[in-house]
Amino acid sequence: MLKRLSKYIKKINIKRKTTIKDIANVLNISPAAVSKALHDDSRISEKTKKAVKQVAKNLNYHPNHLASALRKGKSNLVGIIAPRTNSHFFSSVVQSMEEVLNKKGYNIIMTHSNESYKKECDNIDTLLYTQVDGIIASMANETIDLNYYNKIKTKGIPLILFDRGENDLNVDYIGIDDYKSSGIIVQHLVEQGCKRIAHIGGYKHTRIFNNRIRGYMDALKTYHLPLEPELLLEGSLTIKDGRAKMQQLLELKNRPDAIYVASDYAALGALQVLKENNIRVPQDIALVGFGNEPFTSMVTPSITSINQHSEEIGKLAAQTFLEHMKAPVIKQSLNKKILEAELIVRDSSRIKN
Amino acid sequence: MLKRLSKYIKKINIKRKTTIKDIANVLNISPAAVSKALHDDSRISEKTKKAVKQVAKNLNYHPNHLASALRKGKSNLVGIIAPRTNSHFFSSVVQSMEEVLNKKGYNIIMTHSNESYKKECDNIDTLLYTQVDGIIASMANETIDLNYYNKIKTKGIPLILFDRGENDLNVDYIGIDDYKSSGIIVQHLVEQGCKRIAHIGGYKHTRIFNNRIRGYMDALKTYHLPLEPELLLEGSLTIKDGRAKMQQLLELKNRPDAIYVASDYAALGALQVLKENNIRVPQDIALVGFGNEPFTSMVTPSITSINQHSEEIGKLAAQTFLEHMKAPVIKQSLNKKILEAELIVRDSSRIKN
DNA sequence: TAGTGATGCTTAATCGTTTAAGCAAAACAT
DNA sequence: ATGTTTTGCTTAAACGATTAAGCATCACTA
Repeated sequence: MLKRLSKYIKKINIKRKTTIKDIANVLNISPAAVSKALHDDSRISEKTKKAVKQVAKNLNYHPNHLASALRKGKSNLVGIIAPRTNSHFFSSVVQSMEEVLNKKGYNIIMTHSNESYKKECDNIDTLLYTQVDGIIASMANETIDLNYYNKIKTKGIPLILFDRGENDLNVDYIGIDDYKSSGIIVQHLVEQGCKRIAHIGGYKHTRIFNNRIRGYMDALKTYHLPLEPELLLEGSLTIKDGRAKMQQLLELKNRPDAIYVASDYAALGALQVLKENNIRVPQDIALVGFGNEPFTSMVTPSITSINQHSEEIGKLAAQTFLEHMKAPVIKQSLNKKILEAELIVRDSSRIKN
Repeated sequence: MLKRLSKYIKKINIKRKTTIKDIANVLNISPAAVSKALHDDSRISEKTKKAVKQVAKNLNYHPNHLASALRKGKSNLVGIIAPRTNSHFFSSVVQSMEEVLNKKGYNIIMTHSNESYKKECDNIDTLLYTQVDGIIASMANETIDLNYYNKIKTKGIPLILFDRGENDLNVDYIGIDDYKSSGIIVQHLVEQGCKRIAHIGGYKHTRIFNNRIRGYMDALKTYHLPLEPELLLEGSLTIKDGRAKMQQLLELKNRPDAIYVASDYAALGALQVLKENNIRVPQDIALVGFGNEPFTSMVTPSITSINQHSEEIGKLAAQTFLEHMKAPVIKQSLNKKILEAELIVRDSSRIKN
């Protein structure tokens, strides 16, 4: 009874999708011929190809991606791991990756770690489970243990890192020149007449933040400015952290006259505190952020920041992946592409003479 | 020659992943038994199950998702289409969907239409190609033609809309009560003493914006306020559009004393123009936005806005999808879930008495 | 006119997993 | 002791596409 019912239900529900077999039946040729015709195989006559394509259209045929992926051992999916999606930088990077990859027939599976190492590991498992052909990732701030990323490499699929990468991991990397960016910022502040430049930075164990710190310190030396420990702070660079670090700096006997913050979010927090304390920006203290998030131009005063060329980073990362797909054999030379960043000067550091 | 080389290369490269067949060989049982053991089939002895799972672990076995999806006709993937990813609302909705769906073994494929109808169609094709089990979508502003969405329905997979949905399309929908939200806003402004309330709204053909407009108009009637055509403007609700519409309102002989903007982004643009014209907010003109984007609390003055319960929307949409998966037979009753929104009062409309 | 090559298909195996159907052997009932 | 059920597996056929190998047929060459 129940069995018969379930069979009946099946019969109702199953609008069988058309397969190459259906097309083959219509034209009285083999499924193999259909498959080849659809892929423009040279061993199929033009006449047959046309007929096949016409019938395919008529029957509303759509290839079953799962079947071909299984057979070919290739899913045409690319996994992406980003720390956050709500940051303009990351969503812009991803958008430009998508454009490049879609053109080449790849689709994207997006995941975000939300800056958590555990979530990052979950994401990697998910992506490997889904049989992606490769992974493009930017690491969470707290990620130090790289075992999980090695898991990707042992699977034999390409891994490309962007922005937040580790040099220990022997993989391709795309990012901007953080060291140099710090130099540009310090130079700009010096030109505005600043003499005591503080830095609210990220944690040293993340390479990009370490590079920004090194760049800051070396630039201070270049301009013979004081490099005082109390002016160099490390933190998580959230808005909240920016507020806390700014409070800390304001409590100093000898206050800085400029602050370079390694993230726009923390810079915003710092700006809030400055305004709450009626400190004029930039006249009393100049402020520079990092990342060129859209809100930097929305707040008052608008915040000077570093443009990270997100579109370019996304494009290059996607292209690097595509190169891997072309040459499946292990390539010796690694791609480490470092772009030059650009300073966008706004009101928060434009000191009128 | 070339052939032998290619075979050689294959031999080098192929680290064959372990399959159930490998496990079967080790234990001298059939692959079918292994499959059942891994799925805790009742017809397999506990002893065998344990052995299978142990060997699976030892051989680092990971099920091939493509194969099982093909066989079962189910990919365990859910497609998501959002107009934008850089808005806090959408990324928050998606994040909460992901949480619910991951728990039930589903993975997400994210796409964004970037408010373009063409891109939206592409996304639908992509998702159908990837054999997703269902689609959860929010429509682009410019989407009017619904043929592409019908394509999803004819495929026989569930479609759930959120936030931006059309009632013509006979599908499940999750959103907030836009009509009522307008009422709450107008009431709040009246309580602050405002007498001429303008509305910078979205295009009427998008249902949610139409509802906000209707709510605005009906609320004005309720409070016996003037409903003047020059105070009701339609637009794309970008920052730029907000600026333009604000300029337009300032040129009126009889200026409004409050502005309700149907999007935080446009509200921000309006705020910029107000500040540029040295108009005090809220004393001269009060301002209310919509969406509770994080920047509303960051700018000066902070902007009063409507919280759309993004987490709840995401959760409900995901749960609705899961219900479809449980009961594959056509359900009669549609789920239309309308949540109540919440007004977050901030400085831009807090008029000191 | 036999031999060679190109052309245009077909056959059948394969990717890894699931599942309906079947079949021994053990367990239990009568 | 015989029949029935349950247990615990195996067999084999799918899912839909791809592809190596094979086989006619025809054209052309020497």
